[in-house]
Amino acid sequence: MSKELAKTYDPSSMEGRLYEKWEKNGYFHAEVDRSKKPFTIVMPPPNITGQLHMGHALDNTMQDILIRFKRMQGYNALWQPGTDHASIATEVRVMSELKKQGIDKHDLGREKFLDRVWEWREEYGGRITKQLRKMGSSCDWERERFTMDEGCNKAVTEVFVNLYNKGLIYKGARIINWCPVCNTSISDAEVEYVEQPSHLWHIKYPLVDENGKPSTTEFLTFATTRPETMLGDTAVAVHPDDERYTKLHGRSVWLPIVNKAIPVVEDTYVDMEFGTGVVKITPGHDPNDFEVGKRHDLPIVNVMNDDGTINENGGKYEGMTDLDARAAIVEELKEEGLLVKIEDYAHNVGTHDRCGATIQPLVKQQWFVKMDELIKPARRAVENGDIKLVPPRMDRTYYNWTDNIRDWCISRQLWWGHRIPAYYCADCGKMHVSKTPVTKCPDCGSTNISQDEDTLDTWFSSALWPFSTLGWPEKTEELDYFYPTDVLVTGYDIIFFWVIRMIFSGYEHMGEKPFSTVLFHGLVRDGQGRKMSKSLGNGIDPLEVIEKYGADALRFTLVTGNAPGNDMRFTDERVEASRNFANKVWNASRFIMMNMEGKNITKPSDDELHAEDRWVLSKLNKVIREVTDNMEKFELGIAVQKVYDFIYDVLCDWYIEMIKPRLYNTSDEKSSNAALYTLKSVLIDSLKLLHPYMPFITEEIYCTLTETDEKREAESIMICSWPEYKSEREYEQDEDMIELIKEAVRGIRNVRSSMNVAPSKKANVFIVTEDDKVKDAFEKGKLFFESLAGASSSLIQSDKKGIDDDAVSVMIANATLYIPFAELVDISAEIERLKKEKDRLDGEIKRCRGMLSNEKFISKAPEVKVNEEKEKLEKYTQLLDQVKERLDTLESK
RNA sequence: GGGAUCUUAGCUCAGCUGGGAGAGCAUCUGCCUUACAAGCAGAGGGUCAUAGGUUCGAGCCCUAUAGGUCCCACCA
Repeated sequence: MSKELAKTYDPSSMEGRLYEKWEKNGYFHAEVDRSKKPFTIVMPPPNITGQLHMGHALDNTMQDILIRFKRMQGYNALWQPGTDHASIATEVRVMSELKKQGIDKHDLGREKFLDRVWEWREEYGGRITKQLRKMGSSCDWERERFTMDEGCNKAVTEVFVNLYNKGLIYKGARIINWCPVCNTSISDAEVEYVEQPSHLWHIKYPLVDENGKPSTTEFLTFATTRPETMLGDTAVAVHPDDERYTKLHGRSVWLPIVNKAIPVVEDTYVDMEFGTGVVKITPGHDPNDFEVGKRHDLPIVNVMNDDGTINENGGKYEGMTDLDARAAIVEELKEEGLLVKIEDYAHNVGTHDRCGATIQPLVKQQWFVKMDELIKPARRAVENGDIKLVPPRMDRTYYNWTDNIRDWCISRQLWWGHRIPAYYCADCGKMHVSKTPVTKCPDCGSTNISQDEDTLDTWFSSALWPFSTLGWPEKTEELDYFYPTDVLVTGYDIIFFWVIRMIFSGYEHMGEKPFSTVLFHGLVRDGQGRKMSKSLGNGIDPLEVIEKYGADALRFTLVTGNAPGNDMRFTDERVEASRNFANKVWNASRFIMMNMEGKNITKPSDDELHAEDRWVLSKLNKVIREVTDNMEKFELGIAVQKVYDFIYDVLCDWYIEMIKPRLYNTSDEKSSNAALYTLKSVLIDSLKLLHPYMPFITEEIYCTLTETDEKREAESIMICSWPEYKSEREYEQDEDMIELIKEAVRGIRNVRSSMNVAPSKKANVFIVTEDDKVKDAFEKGKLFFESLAGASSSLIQSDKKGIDDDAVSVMIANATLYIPFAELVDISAEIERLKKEKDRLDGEIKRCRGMLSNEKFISKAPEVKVNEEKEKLEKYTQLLDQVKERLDTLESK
């Protein structure tokens, strides 16, 4: 007796309930257990400011699929979740909340502002994790972490101090990317270059004559995209080999407006081919110029305030925004006759990836991580395969970054984040970097100590995520057991921010890689292939999709028909198709349960199984092997496609239809028992294969289906064991037999359809063959053959005796089937049909003969392939004979 | 400038180490057949971007070309 399933598949009625059950029963939780092999995934921590979007949905679906798969395979599967404090994003968010109340963060002061942020985090920080639950994510919430919890803070301090003591973290005045809107420095990775239409201003500076005055006749012309930075010019550069300017070596030019002399320097950085071969040098506001300045020991003049306006070094332009100053300066130069021309020019402007503001390069005291040594083991790890990137082409992108890496600017002028553990003594001026707060100067004993105001880049703490979440720097059992983790799933857009930084951090602090495989996925785009974005308003809300179609349908859609690392388009139609598949599974399950109603299904003996039972078991067996194999290779899309095909085509379209006559024939209980038993076990294995992809529906069906079983594997499918391939379940003969009958059924359906025979109209079918195996097949498959072919009867005979010449014929290997339709008249149509078939066979035979007469093919191709062709030739020749014979008969009439 | 990637059915995309081109959606035909019309049965539709090459054999490997997408660097 089985409980019934609801008549229609309704995901919303089960998903919440099942998730609660899983979580309550602790299925997601993993404890250290040395008797089992661990399998670990750390979740990329979503920002606490975040709302679930399709990127999260895809990311988490893939992780959940892997975790559920491995868990069922018997691994001790830990999916470590958590959230990221997201320094800038959160600070900006809370600031704008405060602004609505008319409060500025500086009025509150650091302490009180941070209190507000923590309050905000208490209220909204858990939103994203609630949303992840709706996806069915089976992560270990008991172990949920936060990048600013006590343990992570400790890890951050530990790392900072260790790196500092090793000389790998230093403080210095360097040119950095400054965001005038967020009022903080940012790292190179956070700068996004956007092409904007702009101008190239050609300007000339007078040379300085022998009296130290600007010449009225000699000028040096150059071009610039940012004329306003001339206020900070401290030199003009030419290429040392540029003969046009050799005579200028050692001379100076007069910087207009500022009115001072600046030197002409020679530097190979200058491209002789570009423009006039002259570059103005602004070490304070251009990274390249900064380098030139260092080489020539040029002074650095900072002309900009933190908010992007011109400062006191800009003289009368002080207080203007950079763009206003630009216009005014151009105007002034024009009046002085120093503006040569203005050209249109497309310029790549560096912008802050978070707020879109134009980045101002400027020189400031900041903290940096020295990268050149740290990056080496990280590069090597991918080179030698210690860490595998999937798909492998990501290697190139990875190397591109490791090979061009610059020191990482880690300090931020923000309040929300890990405060830099550096302390300054106001009395002796010494700096102390310490794991514990410094209240008294170790050098002079002064208590006049203040901590560095800056906080760390958000990615500094996420770089430690794979081990900080497992308890590092403590030597925990968890760390020992679960680290290194197995797979990291993330988008390729985050390689530089996160993946590389985790890798070098793992090697540096753990002495070991953080994970073995990085599985990359692409972007989820809209139906037109556009990036989903807030500004375009084309984002599709995963929660709405779940609401409408269910989480299973969403998950299925996200991983179907997609290869690792490729972008995908997301459309409603695709989710609908997924939902329809879920419905199919649902109804197939309903079918079984309806037929099990009131019956006690027992395990049949081997000889009670029919050919079709062995056929489906054999098919399933192969699918199990292939799907497992694909999943182990992270080919999730291919794997799920195979599960889909098996359930839809093999199980629903064929097997269930094949056994219907057995189920409806109440007189043969053994037969129906064997069919039902087979069906049930095949369904359960199918559900298991599908479970990582569609956890909810498979759980609901599994539980209902097995609820009244005396012995049931588990009370939840998610803790059942993964199906295993068994070599003794290969039934080649039965497969051949069933495939032959399927061919016959398809042939008959085809003929009936093309002849417009009403489905309700049954006909007798004669199977004419001299082959004992074929006879055997049709005898054994008689019941379902008749049912599927719409036959009222089927007679097997060795010759055409008693068969009407008007009968329609279908040729299969070693047999011809005849269907005498009483009112069939159109013999010419039948002749046409057979002629077409003859042509097709002629073509096939020609192809086979061509290959087989090619000596090189015979000698070089593998024997298997040659034999295959021989068999095909034999088969087609035989079919052709059958067709020819039939045509002769018809045409002679 | 460097690199990656894509170009396969009307649309969106699969196609795993080279061995007779697939799915979903859409279209056409016929079906409410006692699991499912969110369904069933059948059909049509592709010179796998182009041109060469390697190979017995190429959608798959190599070279070039065209077009699209993306990343990195950045030219003042």
